[in-house]
Amino acid sequence: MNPQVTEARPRDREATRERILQAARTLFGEQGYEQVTVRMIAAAAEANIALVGRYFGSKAGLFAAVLQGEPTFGDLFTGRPEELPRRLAEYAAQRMQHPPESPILRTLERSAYHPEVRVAARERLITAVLSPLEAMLSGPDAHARARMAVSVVLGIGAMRRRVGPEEPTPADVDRLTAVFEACLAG
Amino acid sequence: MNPQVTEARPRDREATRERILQAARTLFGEQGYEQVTVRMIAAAAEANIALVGRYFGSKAGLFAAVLQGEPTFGDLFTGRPEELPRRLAEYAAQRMQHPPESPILRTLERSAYHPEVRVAARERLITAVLSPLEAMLSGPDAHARARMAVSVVLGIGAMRRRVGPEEPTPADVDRLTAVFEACLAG
DNA sequence: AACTTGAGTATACGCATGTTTACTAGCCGC
DNA sequence: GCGGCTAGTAAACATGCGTATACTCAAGTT
Repeated sequence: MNPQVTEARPRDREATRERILQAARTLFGEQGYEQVTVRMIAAAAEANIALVGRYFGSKAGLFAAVLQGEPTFGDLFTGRPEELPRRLAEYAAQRMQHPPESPILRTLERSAYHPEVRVAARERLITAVLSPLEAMLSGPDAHARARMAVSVVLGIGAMRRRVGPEEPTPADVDRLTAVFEACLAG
Repeated sequence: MNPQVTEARPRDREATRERILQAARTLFGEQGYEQVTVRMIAAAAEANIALVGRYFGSKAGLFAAVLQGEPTFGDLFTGRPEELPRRLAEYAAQRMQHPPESPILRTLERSAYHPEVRVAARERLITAVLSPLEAMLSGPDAHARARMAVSVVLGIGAMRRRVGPEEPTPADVDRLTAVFEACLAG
């Protein structure tokens, strides 16, 4: 009814850029790269489509910018190594029921088949997850052990997405703890 | 040079249908649902594009037909239950390096986000993998234990696809055996 | 107040997709 | 031998995508 509901937004390049970035972060995290269109992002950011191209060059460039802005999981890989399996188990148990809060992990959980996205996601998974974990491990085969533990985390998320969420029980957490101990055992 | 290299193929509805189905099986398995176009399938089957629609209704219908024709993994879930962790470990170890031979598993490994495909893939994963495994397990929490073991298998494949293949070592197989024992422990 | 800059806009381009339509021609029963 | 069923074909359709273009107009400076 009101012909001018939306008041005019002040012109602010940086703020608009940030709105686009934030909208992309949310949508990519919720739906994955391929499923999200530039038009969807622009609509969510209440910005014009062309601005996506203007500020980020391309959809892939926008995705890369989203990845770059994401925090790492430092807290997961700090603390005493003996507690690591339990922490990973609690984290993975959450993944049985809910997607990660972090959009980047949500996106990495999914398969992104566009070549540019693949390499960016791969790079991110290695530097932000695999390498920190590997650095925590002592003993032989640190690389293989880290890889296996992260595989389990990925697998839990894959199962949730494919079959459906499941509320983790205390027994699940115990089992997962044993699983990660088996993964990480030197 | 030769203007008529390809000799005329006899007109055979069933054979053509089967060629399309086989081409779809291979391509879907290799590249996943979204990445494969009906034109690619038709070209691989040396059939006309329109026949895909004619014989299977739609791309999703073709995919469903592929799923239906796939064999189950009966051999993986038979035999003595005590040997199950080792068998699963050997299977998962193969998955570290190579995609599954079975196109259906290759497809299920990937995320298929088209709604029709999702439900078909989910159904298949439950009836052909989760339920048979669950039926093999005695003791409490059979459902959760089966789910966790399959999650690990999925995760191994997800890691290979994301980061790259890795040749499994004997130590990896041992570790995986311990992991599946932890998953399946009643 | 006039000018310049650039943020924001509307629109269309080129392309690839799944799907459908009208048509052609080979095979089988009579 | 021929007529009708139908497998197979060629071409287009409608749509949605990422991207690019030409333009408008608000704001800061002189």
